[in-house]
Amino acid sequence: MISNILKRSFFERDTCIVAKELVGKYLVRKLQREEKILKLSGIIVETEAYGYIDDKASHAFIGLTKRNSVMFGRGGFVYIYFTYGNHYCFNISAHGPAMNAGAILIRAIEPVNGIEQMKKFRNKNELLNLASGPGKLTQAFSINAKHNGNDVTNYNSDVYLEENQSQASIVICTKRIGIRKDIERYWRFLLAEKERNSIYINKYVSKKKENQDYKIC
DNA sequence: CACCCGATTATCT
DNA sequence: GATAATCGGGTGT
Repeated sequence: MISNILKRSFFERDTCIVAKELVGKYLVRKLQREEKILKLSGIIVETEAYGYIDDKASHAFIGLTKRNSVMFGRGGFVYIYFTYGNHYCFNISAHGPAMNAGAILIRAIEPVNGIEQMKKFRNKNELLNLASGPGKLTQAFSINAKHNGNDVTNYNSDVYLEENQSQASIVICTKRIGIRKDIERYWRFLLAEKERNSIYINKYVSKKKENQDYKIC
């Protein structure tokens, strides 16, 4: 079988382009489970782009530190950080050659495979509440600090991304949420469907109210 | 569904 | 010592 894993070149482009194009792709998490490989997977339905010195909301804004170092490396590596004393957030480094740092926050996933295991990790049963938020999806997919620095373009990795063959959807953008600075950029990307003159936002995204003010991109 | 609030700790100044 | 790219539970509409 020919692998359709996303390559390094996909991630070494403008951070916003990568954030938009990650919407609709498959995230795959390989787990060792009682001498078998269990694959958890789902469709990325929400992302946010974080830049460098021009983006006050980005961890990279202050320059290179121990925590944010992955954002300054090559594209396609996992950047994990721990926040609010409770949650891990899952990002992938991405930036073009002209920009020295950048990453995409994966904010929500529509679960596809391994749903029963996700329910156990989350200790929740509602499908809509399994991975519809950045802290929720790391829990559902059992992604944590040990994955920081992993290469998502390597098929042997615990975490990687795959092309989606049936991508007959559109992507919309809104302002980023959950931040205090640089709140005006439309750098949050959501999966949607267009039907006649109406647009329907994917129901596994993380909020409701913040999704009203959107643009088609 | 909207709004409010408390929990809890790694990271950086 | 302050802050935070969040979540879940509570209350009210």
